[in-house]
Formats: sequence, structure tokens, C-alpha cells
Amino acid sequence: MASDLPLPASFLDCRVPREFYLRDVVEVAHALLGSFLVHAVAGAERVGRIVEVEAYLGPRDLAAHASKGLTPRTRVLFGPPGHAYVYLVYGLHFCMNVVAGREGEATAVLLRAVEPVRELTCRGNGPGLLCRALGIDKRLNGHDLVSCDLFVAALPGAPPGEVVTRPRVGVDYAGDWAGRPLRFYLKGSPHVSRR
DNA sequence: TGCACGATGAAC
DNA sequence: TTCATCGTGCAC
Repeated sequence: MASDLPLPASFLDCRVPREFYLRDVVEVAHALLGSFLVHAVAGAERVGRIVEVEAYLGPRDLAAHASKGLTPRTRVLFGPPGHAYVYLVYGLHFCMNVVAGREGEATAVLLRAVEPVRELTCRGNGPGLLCRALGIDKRLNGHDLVSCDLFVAALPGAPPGEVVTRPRVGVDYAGDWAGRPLRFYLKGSPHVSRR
């Protein structure tokens, strides 16, 4: 791993609390970089270190799903923070967001890439691959992240490293919002998605 | 009820 | 650059 800290036998003790998500979405996006996404499957912890994220700023953000308003699909986005918003893109791949901010703000962080740490089935450089690697699909939509089977963990004192800021990927349709610098990734990580 | 189009990934 | 593949939102 990029930061060769000793890893715990189980990441559950390092799980972040609800308050972690109850902050400004850009702040949460930065806090997620360098932390760990954990999915416990059949007794095994699948773990990836988050190296790339994007922030989506709610209904006013034309690139965000929340800009469609409250619909059956965006229900989870408008709900309480610390929950997973998982959806199908292009009929093929799943993407996972973390709901952030206050309930009703519908702000969220898209998890775009992880560095494989433990028990991953493939590489995780890209939002679709990330979900595939960790075994995340639509069934986890709305799942509480303050739980024992899908959660974010942060090691105390883990140095996140230098962060690169760029426009978000694949949102050219969003007008003025397309160019906003809301994509963040760890500089030099070979596990970020390309483009 | 139908239709256009994705917050992608992989192949050509 | 093209294509796979299907849920969603919106037009009609």
C-alpha cells in the first residue's frame, strides 16, 4: 500500500461514526481519501483504500442525480447521511455514493477508485470496477454505513498525502457544473481511474 | 406506453 | 471510437 501502516485484523474497530458524514460534502470527500471501504462478505472483509472521489452538491448541481428532485431513484440521496446510494449505470455497472451533509440536502460523494487492500476480486480503478471488486450491487442501495457489513474505516494518524483537484468525469451535459473542480484523488496513485 | 440517454469499461 | 445493456425520467 502507498502508506505502509500496519493494518488491523479487522477494520470494524476503526469504523467512522455517523458524525463523519454530517459535514459539508466537499469536506467529507476529502476525509474519505485515504480511508478504507469495507464490505464483509461471508465472514471475509473485502477492503479497498479510497484514492479517488467526486462530490455532488445536491439539487442545484446539474451533474447530480439529485437535480431531478425527489424521485423513487433519488430517495436515498434525500435521506439521512451515512447511507449508501447505489445505482446501475449504462445497464451494466454499479456506482456507489456516500450520502453526506444534513438530511434533505441530497449531497453525496461518488466513490471512484480504491487501491486493493484485502480480499478484492479485481482491481478497483473506476466506480464500476470498485463496486465489482467489493461485491457491491443494488441490494446495498440505502444501506446504513454505520453497520457491521458495509462501512468506512479510518486509521488514526494515516497520512492522506497530496490531493489533486480536477473537474468531474463524464458530466459534460451539466453545463456550468461540468467544469467545477469537484473530483479529488491522491496524487501519484496508480489506482485512480484514467481520463 | 414509448423512447433517448446515461456519474462505465473493454475491445477494436 | 464503438458497443454492451437496462433503469429512469420525461415526452406524447
